[in-house]
Amino acid sequence: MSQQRHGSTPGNAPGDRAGSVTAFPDLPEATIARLPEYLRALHNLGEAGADTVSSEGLSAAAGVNSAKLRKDLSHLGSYGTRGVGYDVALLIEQIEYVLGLDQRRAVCLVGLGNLGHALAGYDGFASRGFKIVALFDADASKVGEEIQGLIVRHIEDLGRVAVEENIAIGVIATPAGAAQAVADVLVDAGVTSILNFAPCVLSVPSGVDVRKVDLAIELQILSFHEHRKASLTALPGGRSAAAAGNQEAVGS
Amino acid sequence: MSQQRHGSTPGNAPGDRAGSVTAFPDLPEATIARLPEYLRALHNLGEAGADTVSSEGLSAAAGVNSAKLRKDLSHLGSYGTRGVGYDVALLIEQIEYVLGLDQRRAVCLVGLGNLGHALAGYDGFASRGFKIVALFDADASKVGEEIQGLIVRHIEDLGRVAVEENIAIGVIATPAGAAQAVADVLVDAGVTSILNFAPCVLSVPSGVDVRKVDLAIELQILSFHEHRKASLTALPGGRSAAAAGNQEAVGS
DNA sequence: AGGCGCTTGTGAAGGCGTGCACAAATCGCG
DNA sequence: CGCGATTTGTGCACGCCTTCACAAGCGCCT
Repeated sequence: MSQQRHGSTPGNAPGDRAGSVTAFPDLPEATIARLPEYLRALHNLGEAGADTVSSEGLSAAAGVNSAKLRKDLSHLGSYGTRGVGYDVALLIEQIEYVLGLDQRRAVCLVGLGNLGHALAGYDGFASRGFKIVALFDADASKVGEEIQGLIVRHIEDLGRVAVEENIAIGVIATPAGAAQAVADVLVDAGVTSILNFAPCVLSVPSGVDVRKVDLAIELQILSFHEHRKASLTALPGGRSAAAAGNQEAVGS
Repeated sequence: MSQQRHGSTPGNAPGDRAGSVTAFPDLPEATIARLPEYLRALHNLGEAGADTVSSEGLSAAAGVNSAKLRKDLSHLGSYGTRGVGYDVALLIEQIEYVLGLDQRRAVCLVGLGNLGHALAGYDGFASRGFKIVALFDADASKVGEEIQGLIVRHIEDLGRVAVEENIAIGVIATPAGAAQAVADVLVDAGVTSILNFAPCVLSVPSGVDVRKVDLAIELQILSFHEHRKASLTALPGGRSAAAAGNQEAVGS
């Protein structure tokens, strides 16, 4: 459902000299989307004192099928030991490397309405390796406000600051009407990844990744299932494991 | 638990679904996930004054392939006119019916930290047919606070209120440690759909739908693409991308 | 009335992802 | 030192989803 594709076409950029590091084996997108979940589960296990974990144990903690987990991990390489399981610390290190979490990436946040405020203070970002380094808003009454130790700047400084701070990821939490303009500025400033909370489609050049999170859409999907369940009134579910497995992160 | 009568609203929409309250022809999950996006695009088009729209136009507005859009809509029935396109108002009505948005569903929100505050005030919910009717938190210092016209109640009232208000959807915005307990209470109170913002896996009985939104995971996925893109370009510094990129070589 | 252009709806093909089932590999123990 | 218990890694089959390509249908214009 990713609206914008990045330039991952086989026909690669011409002029790749120097042997062109073939970076990663093409990890399936579905696998990539699950790696963060495995990582979280591994951290929990590690803090609980586990040195190793079996695919069965880890998959249960991450809420997925164990075969799927093994296949996912096999794409990263062989970091398990047959008969024993996976070394928790090693696997954490590997996944963090693949996800690029060993390099702290600067994140900026644009739009400090209700949602923006919450994102600015969201513990989950900092605790998992992301640091918001700048806040922007178009509303003059918000500029200058201090949130979580950062001063809100005017959006017209966005381009300059993004370049200065070498910001790689931009988070858009503005109203839909402003989102495309913000995205354009971000792209001009060299930002190549955008997390968009505004309910609209963003148009960006190839090579820029956009992920969209629309909270209302999530509710609407649940609403559908409510509707469906209500119209079935008296039928047993019959998808217990499937229901649990349905807990998927947004995007897909 | 007296379920809300599903009686289709008067002014029934065309099509012969009126006869029996048929469950829907199994809509593919992927289609369901896109319907809200189509709906949003249709509303925009309608406000812009369009009466009809072609699959090409609508798919562009929704950011998807036009063939995919046509197939998705064909699953709902034939509501387009060849040579002309789709009637905007009719299609809006159809999709809202399928998603069950014609019935206002009561939503409760548990956990009023940063994120919970933002969700309580999020315009996107109300504007798209969802009404938050109750707020809960375990922190006594938050109980009694008024947010967006609602008083925060103590979580121990959750079960009772959820039944009283006939709440169908629960939103969990608590820390991970509390999420499972909250989910259990919600399920006991008859809630059959949960939107979980806590970074953890929820275990629920079959028949209950859980959707998970993890904001940090979205960033991690973007981080991966950043990492990949960075390793495809000229490498600054001596990062040993080659060794790390080749899994088999890393072993031992 | 008839033809022409436009658009929908869909059959078919291909790709991707999932899950089963099992061989290969490792450890612990007698 | 060999054997059994355990667990990984993966070949394979199946089903879902996407995409192409095109026939069928509709309105408009002459």
